[in-house]
Amino acid sequence: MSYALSGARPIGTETRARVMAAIKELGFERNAAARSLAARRSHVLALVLPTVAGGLSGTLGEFAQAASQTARDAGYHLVIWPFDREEHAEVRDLVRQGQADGVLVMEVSLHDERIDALLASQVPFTMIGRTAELDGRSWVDIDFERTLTDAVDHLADLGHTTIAFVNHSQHSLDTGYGPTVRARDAFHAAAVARGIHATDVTSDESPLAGRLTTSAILDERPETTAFVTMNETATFGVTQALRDRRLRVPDDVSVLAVVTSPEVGAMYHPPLTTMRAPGHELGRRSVEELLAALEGTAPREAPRLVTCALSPGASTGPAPRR
Amino acid sequence: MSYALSGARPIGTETRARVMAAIKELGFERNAAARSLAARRSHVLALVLPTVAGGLSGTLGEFAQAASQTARDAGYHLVIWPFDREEHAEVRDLVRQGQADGVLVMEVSLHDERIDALLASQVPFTMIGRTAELDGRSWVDIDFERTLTDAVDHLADLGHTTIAFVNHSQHSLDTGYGPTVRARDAFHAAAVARGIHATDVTSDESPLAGRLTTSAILDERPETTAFVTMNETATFGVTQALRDRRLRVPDDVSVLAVVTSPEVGAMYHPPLTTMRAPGHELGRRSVEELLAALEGTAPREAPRLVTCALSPGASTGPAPRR
DNA sequence: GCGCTTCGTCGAAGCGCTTCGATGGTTTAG
DNA sequence: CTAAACCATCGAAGCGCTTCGACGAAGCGC
Repeated sequence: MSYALSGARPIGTETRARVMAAIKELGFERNAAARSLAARRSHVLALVLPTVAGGLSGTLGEFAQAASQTARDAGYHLVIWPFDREEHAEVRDLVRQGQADGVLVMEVSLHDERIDALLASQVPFTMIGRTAELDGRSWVDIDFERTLTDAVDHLADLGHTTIAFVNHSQHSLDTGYGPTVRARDAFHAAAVARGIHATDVTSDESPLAGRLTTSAILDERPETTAFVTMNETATFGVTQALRDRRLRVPDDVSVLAVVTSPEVGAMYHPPLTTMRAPGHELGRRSVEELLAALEGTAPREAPRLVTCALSPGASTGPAPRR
Repeated sequence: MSYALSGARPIGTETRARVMAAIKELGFERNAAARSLAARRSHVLALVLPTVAGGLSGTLGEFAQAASQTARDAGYHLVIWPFDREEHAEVRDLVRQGQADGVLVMEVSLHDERIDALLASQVPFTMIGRTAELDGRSWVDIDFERTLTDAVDHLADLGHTTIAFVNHSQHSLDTGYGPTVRARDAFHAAAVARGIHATDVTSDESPLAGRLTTSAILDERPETTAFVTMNETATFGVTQALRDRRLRVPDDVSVLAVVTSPEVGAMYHPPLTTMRAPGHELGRRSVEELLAALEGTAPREAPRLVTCALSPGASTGPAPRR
């Protein structure tokens, strides 16, 4: 019977039809536990992410959607399994106990204990993001270098010469959160390449922090005419600070929000120009990577770095003449 | 051995200690599939929600967090299982195949096919929200009646006499989405009770829709001095429309966002006064309900309706003197 | 026509647990 | 002092599948 469904061995066409008919008639359902036990495979992929509590951005939704679909097409279930960052052991045990066959790990930092635990136990996993060390690790990530370069180019092309970058929190920088570190470095490299006066600051993930930070930048460098932000929550504060000072967007100051979703950009007035986080692509690719590792098939060579595309809004424009 | 872990039968203290030691030494892990097969119980609760794609609000994060913790304390895993709304059969089969023991269903509408499918298959479930019919169904929900009453009272106490309510989309109303229907009715009842001039409108979930809607209200009823909103995304448009008309918040117009999170309120300037969605409480209660159904224990009498508490911001104030 | 491979089917052996009945040692009540 | 009651442990029977080996029935070339 098993063969009729899986096709692992040749089966007579008529026999298969009879099996199918019987299944339908009796309302038969294959028992997942028995299946997993006998086949040593749960057909479950766990998407673990620390503390869903922060709220899942639109990007995560897109990601999950695409990942789920990709998994389903391959005969797997994708489930989102909430874990705190400290629960390395629990994440690892998911697979060791056979609850899941492999793990997608989000919010990876450059040195991530969860990854160490997974490696030590030989648990199949794929990182969304990258640790500093990459040997023997499967991953996909946003191309921050490219994204920040494109962002700076976009603004430089518009004539801006002094650009500020509002990054994630100082804490994320200190703890080696990949995106924060990579974006900062890429921003500076791009600024140098274009001869831009660059300022970069970190900001906590709150509108208030973004407002204060922005205000401080404007005090210190009043010649700043463009902001690149990579901090959805703080961006709300950035625009508030500009409004406080009667600076018009985009006439006086341009704002470009990177690694975010246009939906968030639409919450502003005028709608923000953004560089959209490629949630969909990332979700699909990450599952492909993981499945390749699971099924031992050679990971078909596909780019692991995905870029953010510019999504035009109305918040960037030519630098004002002074 | 099983008994040593589960305590289902008396076990010598010393024997248990020996078992534990051996387990630790050998790095033994109970196999989930075998466990499920033998015990006919997966110890998994599935939180199904349609199209995560919309992005998971902070409230959902809170909910998941609390639900996950409650489940864990009872020896269950809570997993988030993304499904489209149309996939009733798949949701049902999760339990029939033994992938999960029970289901938490979010975003329930008054007539929900998913619920019909679950009922027909005798699958244990708890609804977050309510169908029109409630017989033999386990549920928890936000107390929209109470919340809207409190909202209207809050504004009436401040002297407002003309209040507009910005609800979810017309589509959600037409398809019988419980919150939309209940909130509208409750708003009107509360307005009548306080002798308030009430307007209610629906708005698509977009800032632009919110802006246009608000603009229309102000054209039609310029004497409106307060807005109650229950549409996180559209609320962004509401404040934009007020700003367009040089109306100050809260001096000229008050805004009260209900069933939302203070974090979202903080994205505005001034920070919005909100009535916070009780995600945490809802998550805990819903798992309790489901477990009671699963384990056949009498559902300890606890309120199924949870209220939204007022979280003071700076967007509501006394009605302006005219 | 005979041995050869190929195809389709059947039967049976586990997968690693939980659970139940049986066993024997120990305590308590009559 | 004996019968009943209790406690702790052992052994074995599945749970419902997958997978493998074996077997008969065809198909092939010489």
